[in-house]
Amino acid sequence: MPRNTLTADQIVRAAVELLDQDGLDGLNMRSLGSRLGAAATAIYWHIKTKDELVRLAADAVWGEVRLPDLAAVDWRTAATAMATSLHEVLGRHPWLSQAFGSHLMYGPAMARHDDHSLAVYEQAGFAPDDADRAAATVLLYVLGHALGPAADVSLTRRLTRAGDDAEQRMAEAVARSAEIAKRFPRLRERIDTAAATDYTAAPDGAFEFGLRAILDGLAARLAATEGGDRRHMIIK
Amino acid sequence: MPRNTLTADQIVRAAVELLDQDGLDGLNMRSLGSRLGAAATAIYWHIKTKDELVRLAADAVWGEVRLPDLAAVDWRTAATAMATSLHEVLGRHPWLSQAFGSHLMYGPAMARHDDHSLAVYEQAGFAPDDADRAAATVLLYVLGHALGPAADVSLTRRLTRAGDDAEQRMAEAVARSAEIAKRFPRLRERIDTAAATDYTAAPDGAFEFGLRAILDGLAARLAATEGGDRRHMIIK
DNA sequence: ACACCTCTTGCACTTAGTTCAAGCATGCCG
DNA sequence: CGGCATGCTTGAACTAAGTGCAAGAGGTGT
Repeated sequence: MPRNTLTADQIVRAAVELLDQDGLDGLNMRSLGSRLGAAATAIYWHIKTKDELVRLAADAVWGEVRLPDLAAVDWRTAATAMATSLHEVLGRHPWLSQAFGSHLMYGPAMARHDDHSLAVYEQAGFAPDDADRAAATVLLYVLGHALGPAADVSLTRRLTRAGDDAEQRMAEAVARSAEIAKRFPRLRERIDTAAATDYTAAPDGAFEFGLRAILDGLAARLAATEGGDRRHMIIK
Repeated sequence: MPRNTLTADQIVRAAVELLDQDGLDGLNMRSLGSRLGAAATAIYWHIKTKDELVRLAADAVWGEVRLPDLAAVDWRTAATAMATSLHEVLGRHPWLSQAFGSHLMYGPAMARHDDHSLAVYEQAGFAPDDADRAAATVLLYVLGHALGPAADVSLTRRLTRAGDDAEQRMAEAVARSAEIAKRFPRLRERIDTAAATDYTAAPDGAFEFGLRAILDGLAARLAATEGGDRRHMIIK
């Protein structure tokens, strides 16, 4: 093998960096190539298409999600840990939620995550069918929560590039935010909160609120099923 | 004004049809033009960019969501109705969840939806801050739920087009599904369920399960707040 | 040294968003 | 009624980006 050869791993890592910077639609083979010090088309020796690259990058990033030791903690702690970890990962890689909506990747890391998640809710006492649904509910909520920040990255990039004078474009981006803020104060505030949060540091209040509510609801359903058929009974 | 002139409305309607067929990345100005019996570039007289077109189309579709009469029903019924209606709309227009993750549209219809949604949770008795979070929780869950079907449309289109022989491509798409099914049975099943469901007809079990759980959780939080500080207390 | 395998490269083709200058239609003004 | 301004349409053309291809280059085993 020649000395300085690309590897699929290297390519995927570089792709993740580009995706983090510019969002899903900011990734392109030519700039990826130049970041690797290679021609764009060299990539195609290692990876069939851009779609596959995105799937590989997505799975690499799924692998960053921490999987709690199910023997050591109760199901609710485990569920919270998984959801929170995924939320953090999505904060670092907002494009992942976009990719889920256009590439549906099923790499090994995601499969492992899925298995683990299912195990959590089975351990909690859900019937297999309901465990699956419970897992999906939490997963899809967390993914949905990341859509806002993802859009922010994408939009900012589209507004920023193109014009030679990046400054003017940036000014436009700011203006856009301002105008939106005036017309839809609440909505804008919500998205700003999500976008501006440093996910690795302070927790996101809105995210936690929703997650707790969902887990409360699942717990209630569980209790109802175990205790007979008292659905929807919740302490006044 | 000349007789046979395009209107922005007409363009947006045609765009929605194309988006429904081919997903967010299936929309292109040339085919949109030919569907309108006009040159692709004629569109630019009425609409500044493709991004704006997507935002207009998205808002047009938000407008299809039914807003219940808040005076007539209790908050939970209203919340369920709104979420279910949005879910149906997303079933008809799966690209909307993708667009939310890359275009963040704030049209009047969405603003109206947002206001209405907030009113529901305020009426329920949430403090303004929590009402906002509750609304966001439900909204983002519903959006997340639509990501799977959206990806299905996008992927199928990318696999289908390109080759002149659409049949062979279609065969590949089927093969892809088969392989996925073998490797990740549960996940595949989940997505198939979501994708294959006729949203206008039978309700989607997984979706309802999650929605009920979330509303249960919100109700519990509400009860706890009203009744003092008995958080997380749920009937055994 | 030679052949061979493994990558890498530049060129070129294609799709798609968008710009521009020119054209055509309609209605208004003189 | 003729001409002109205005409003919309068009086709050509530029650019970005995904990707196929044939030629080349570096390293290895014979």
